[in-house]
Amino acid sequence: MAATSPTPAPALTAERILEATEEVLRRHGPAKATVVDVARALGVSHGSVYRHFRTKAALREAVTKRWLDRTSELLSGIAAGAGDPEARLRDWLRALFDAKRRKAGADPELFATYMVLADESGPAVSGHIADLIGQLTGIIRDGAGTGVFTVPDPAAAARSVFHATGRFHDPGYAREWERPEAEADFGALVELLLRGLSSR
Amino acid sequence: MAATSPTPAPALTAERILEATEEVLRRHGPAKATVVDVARALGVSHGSVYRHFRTKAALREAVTKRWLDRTSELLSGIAAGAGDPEARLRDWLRALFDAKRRKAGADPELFATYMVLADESGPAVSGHIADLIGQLTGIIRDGAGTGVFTVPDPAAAARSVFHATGRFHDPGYAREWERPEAEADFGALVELLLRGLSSR
DNA sequence: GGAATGACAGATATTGAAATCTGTCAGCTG
DNA sequence: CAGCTGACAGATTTCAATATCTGTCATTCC
Repeated sequence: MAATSPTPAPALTAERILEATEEVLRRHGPAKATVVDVARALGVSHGSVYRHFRTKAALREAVTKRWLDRTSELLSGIAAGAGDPEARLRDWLRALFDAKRRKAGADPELFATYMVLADESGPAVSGHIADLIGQLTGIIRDGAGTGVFTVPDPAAAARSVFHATGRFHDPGYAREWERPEAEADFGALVELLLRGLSSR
Repeated sequence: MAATSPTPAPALTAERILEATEEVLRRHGPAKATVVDVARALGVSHGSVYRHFRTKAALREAVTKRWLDRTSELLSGIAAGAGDPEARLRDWLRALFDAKRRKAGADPELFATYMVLADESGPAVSGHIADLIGQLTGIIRDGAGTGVFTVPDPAAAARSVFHATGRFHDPGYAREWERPEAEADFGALVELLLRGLSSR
C-alpha cells in the first residue's frame, strides 16, 4: 500500500490553501471572503490555516503575489528574446496591455477582486513593478548596445516608458480599455515613445 | 436711502451658493456635506437652494466645474503664448504638474474632497480633459507649422502626450508626487516625449 | 407676483446591540 | 511529536430601528 493516500486527504500544504483561497475569493468577493470560509472549503479548522500563514493579510498577499508572478513570467519570455529590441519592446508592451485588458474584460468581478487585493499589498505590487521595469531596462539596454536606441540611461528610459504607458496597464484605468479609441491611442503612444528612444 | 441693503442680505445668487458649498465641503468633507448645511451657512431654508440648483448632484457638479475651470484658465495662458512651441509644451506640462502637486500637498483633505467630487461628475471631467487636450493640440500644431515637431496628426499626438503624462496629473497618483524621484521621472518623461515629437 | 418658507414622503445615513471573524494556544490525535 | 483542533478574547461586521436628508409644493411674505 502507498504511504500517501490517493485522494482523500492530500496533506494540507501552502499551495492547496492558496488555491482554496482563490476559489473563495472568486465566489464570495474580497469583502466577504473569510479565513473560516477557506478552512471550510478545505475541510479543516481555521487554526490549521494559521499554521501556514501568520495572518489573513499574509494569506491575501501570497495570493496577490502568485497572481502578479504569472504576468511577470509571461512577459519575461518576451523580454529575454533574441530579436530586434525595437520589435521586442513593441511586443512586450502589447502583451502587457493585452493580458490586462483580456483579464479585465473576461471576468470583471474577479479583476475587481484582484484590484482590491493589490491595493492592500503595497510591497508586493512595488516589487512586481520593479520587476517589470527591470525587464524593460533589459530590452532598452540591448537596443542601446546595438545602437537602435540612443539613450544615456536605459534604466531611466525604462521607468519613463513604464510610467508613460500606465494608462494601458494600470488597473485603475480598466474602464477605458474597452473604449473603441483605446486601440489607436495605445498604438500612437507606443510609436511616439519608440521615436523618442531612437531619435539621433 | 439706498434701495439695496449695504451688507445684511446680499440677495441669494448661484455664485453665493457655490461659495458657501465650497466652504461646507471644506469643513465637513464630501460625505457629510448636506444641502441643509449649505442653506444654514447662508441663513436661508434649503428650499431656496433648490431654486437655483435642481439637485444636490447638480450643485456639486457646478462646484467641480468651477474648480476645473480655474486650472484650464491658468494653462490656457501658457498654451496661447507666442514663443517656441517646444518651450511652451515644456512649460505647459510643468505648470499642470506643479499646480496639481501644490494643491495635493498644501491641503490633502480638500484635494481628497475634490477627487470624490470629480469621480461623481464624469461629464464635467471629460469636458475638462477634452479642453486640456485641445490646448495641447494647439501647441503641437504650432510646432508642426514651424517644423519643430514632425507629427502627421497634432490632435493624436496631443492625446498621446496627455495620456503619457497621466502619472503626473491624474489625481489617482497624487501619493507618488511627493516621492523624491518624482521630479527626475517627470523631467525624463517630458524629454523623451519631446524627442519623439521632433524626431526626423 | 416673484422669491422664500417649512411641512411632508420617500430615500439615505447613523447607531448600538448581536453575530461573526481573527488570531492564540492548551490540549488532543494518529 | 508534528500537525490539527476547537474554545476563547478582542476586533470587526451585520442588521434593524431610528434619525437625518433630499426634493416637492402649497402657502406666506414682501
